[in-house]
Amino acid sequence: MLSIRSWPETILHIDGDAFFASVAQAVNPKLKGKPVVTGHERGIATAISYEAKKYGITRGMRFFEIRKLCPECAFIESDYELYALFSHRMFEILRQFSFEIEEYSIDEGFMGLKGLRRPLNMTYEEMGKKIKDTVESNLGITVSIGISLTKSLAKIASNFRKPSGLTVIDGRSIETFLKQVPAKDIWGIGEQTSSYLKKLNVHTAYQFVMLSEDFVHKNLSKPYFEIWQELRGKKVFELSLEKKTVYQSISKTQTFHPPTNDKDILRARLFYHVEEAFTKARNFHYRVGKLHIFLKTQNFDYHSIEIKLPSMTSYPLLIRKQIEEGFADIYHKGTLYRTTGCTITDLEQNTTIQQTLFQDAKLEEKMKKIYPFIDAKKVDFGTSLFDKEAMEEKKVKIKPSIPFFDLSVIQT
DNA sequence: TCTGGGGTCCTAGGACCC
DNA sequence: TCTGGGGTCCTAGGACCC
Repeated sequence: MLSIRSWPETILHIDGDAFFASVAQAVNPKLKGKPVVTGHERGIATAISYEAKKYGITRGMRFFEIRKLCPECAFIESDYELYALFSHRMFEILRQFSFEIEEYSIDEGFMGLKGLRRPLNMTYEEMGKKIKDTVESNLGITVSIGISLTKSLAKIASNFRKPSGLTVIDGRSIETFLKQVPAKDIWGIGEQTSSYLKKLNVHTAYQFVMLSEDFVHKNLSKPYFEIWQELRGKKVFELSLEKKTVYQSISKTQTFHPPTNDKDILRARLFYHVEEAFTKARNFHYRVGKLHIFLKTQNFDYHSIEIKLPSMTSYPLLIRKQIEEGFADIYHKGTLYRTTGCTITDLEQNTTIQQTLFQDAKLEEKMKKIYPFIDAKKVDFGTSLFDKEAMEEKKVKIKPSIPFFDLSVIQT
């Protein structure tokens, strides 16, 4: 038996229902009430409207399968700027109630409600209803809301009734509620762990929280102990109120359709990813210590290499040679690759005093002058080291990538 | 479920040091 | 030459999330 007060803490979780598809319906009345799937540009389903879910369409399903299941289904291209706009509006509405808000993802957020009952003169349930109604009437999409004592409980609650659900779980209702929740629906417990739990005869969230602390420590790792505590009403996960500006890593990847074994294309793509990753790093004032580049084969094998940069830098031009060599290492002639990608890690926020140990400190200085123009897209680096015509012949559109032009261009 | 793209955190095990 | 115990750092890989 858990004995917990009704509201030691109060966290609200809000979740847009089939968010991308709902936004598409909100801006195009012709799509209202009709099956809609987004992700057309990639040929696979990204978001599926509730009307389309009825036909058995699931995430990742491909175009022709969707057509088979539901010929009248509207299959539309993603519009991330539009989604971001709706997301922004949703969080603006939340801010009318409280500033204690975590923007967890584009369509999900957490909110601290503790202490608002008196000033707003409402119960938590009334607050949830008010927020839900305001978002739905203003944006023309539906959202599901869960309110409980911790993030983990609020998250399960919002997922409990969908779409357009409102579920409130106070401290005294936790046990009854968790009996209705399969262990696999717990936030943070995925396929591996839920099948492991099954072997331990744990099938529901209730059975999970009834395990002894000792048992959880002995049989599961730290994240699961934290979830265990959260579901027992003890707050472990704090809201993170800051906008995301801190990164442990930045990555860029892209999958080809169809897969390719063309060395030039793969290399060009990889360099482009590196440029993009570093551009993002510069936007957040990071210098980079390590670069990981990889090629993924058709059987999902990774050919990868880690490149330790000679010194922290934000300018990939300076490590072009290392990338070139790294690529030569991981590329196997004749192998078909489906994906290229890179991840940069060992990120360090720039300080005002920039000490660089780079052998060529002057070059680094030049980069500092050149790259702002590149980032502002004021310079057109249309030429690549590769033969443009050959590229066109291959009917592959590759954006020009900065590392391909000659370093001598920027000699001042 | 024959499979996008972008992230986070944790653990085990090896290398190295005292 | 053999022996013991403990700490730290790094890397690879797993699991999970939207």
